[in-house]
Amino acid sequence: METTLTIHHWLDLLQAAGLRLTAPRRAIVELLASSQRALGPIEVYDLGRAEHPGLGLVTVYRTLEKLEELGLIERVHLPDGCHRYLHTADGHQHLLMCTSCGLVQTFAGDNLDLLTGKVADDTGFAINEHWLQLFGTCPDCRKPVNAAAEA
Amino acid sequence: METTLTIHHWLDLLQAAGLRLTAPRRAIVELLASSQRALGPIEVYDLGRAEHPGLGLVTVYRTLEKLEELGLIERVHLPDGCHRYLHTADGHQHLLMCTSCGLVQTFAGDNLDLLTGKVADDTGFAINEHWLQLFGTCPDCRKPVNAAAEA
DNA sequence: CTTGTATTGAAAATGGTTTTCAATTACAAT
DNA sequence: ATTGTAATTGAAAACCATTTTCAATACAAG
Repeated sequence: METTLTIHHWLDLLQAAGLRLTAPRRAIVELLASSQRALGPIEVYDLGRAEHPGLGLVTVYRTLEKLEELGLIERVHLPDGCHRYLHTADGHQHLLMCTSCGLVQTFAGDNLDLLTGKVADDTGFAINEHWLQLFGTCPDCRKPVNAAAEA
Repeated sequence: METTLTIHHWLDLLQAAGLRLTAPRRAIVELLASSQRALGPIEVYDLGRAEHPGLGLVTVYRTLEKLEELGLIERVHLPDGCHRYLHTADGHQHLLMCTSCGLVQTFAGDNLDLLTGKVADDTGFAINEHWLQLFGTCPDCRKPVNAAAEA
């Protein structure tokens, strides 16, 4: 399990950035560094309170902001307009996310640099970001639906 | 200019759906059917008031909802979490959007059906939506920046 | 023209996010 | 270990986008 390593690494980076190591931050870092799901602020808040009962939602927002600035987590967008946070993958990855539970898998897709370059040439746009994301329902979240359909 | 045709088409569809043709709706339809930019609710509101001064923001939201239900416009998401509305393209198109002014261009990219099918097989996800979007700054919006850089 | 219902806009409510602020806490310097 | 100080915290208030409520209005059928 490399999760513990990741957590320590994140805590080190927080300290290196001049931030203090506090109980609320530890709780939030533990959650996000180890989760395979993209979590929304409220989820982080609820889950975090299990670890650190006094945790405030305001602190969640502030910590998410810091972690995002440090590049440790990134915002992922959902079709309904909500967004959640996910520990940043190594390099740029394309995402497949379960719209029900937030489970995320990365996949190797086409390299978009060629396409991006061509589109930039064709249009005169300065392109600085791209999304290739798939959305669906993960196997676990499909089960209840299947079970209900069988009833 | 096929814009006028589009507007009439949209108004016909609204009527066919049992909705009444009102001045506020006309104003909003005229805007969205003819704009090459993705517009946010406030933009629709401001621009719409030029046409129909009494227009209320509530009506904008309600009309956007109706037009989206009818499939005439679609929501496009931006990196910062905002979203705007754009008249739906024929078939599924990949988008290139200017994050500054909302100008949208579609481009022919890879057909994602193959990739989607493969990822679905590999992961067991039921995939029901995908995004391939590029973001950047359009030529017009780049000009002021260039000019400022030269000064 | 009259009538019934969809639609409208203002105001209030809502939900997510940010700001304010006094109290607390981490951590460096003693 | 103790202290000083600035960062951090959580509660409450503020904020902004969006939704709901509701009485007044306007479309469209008869």
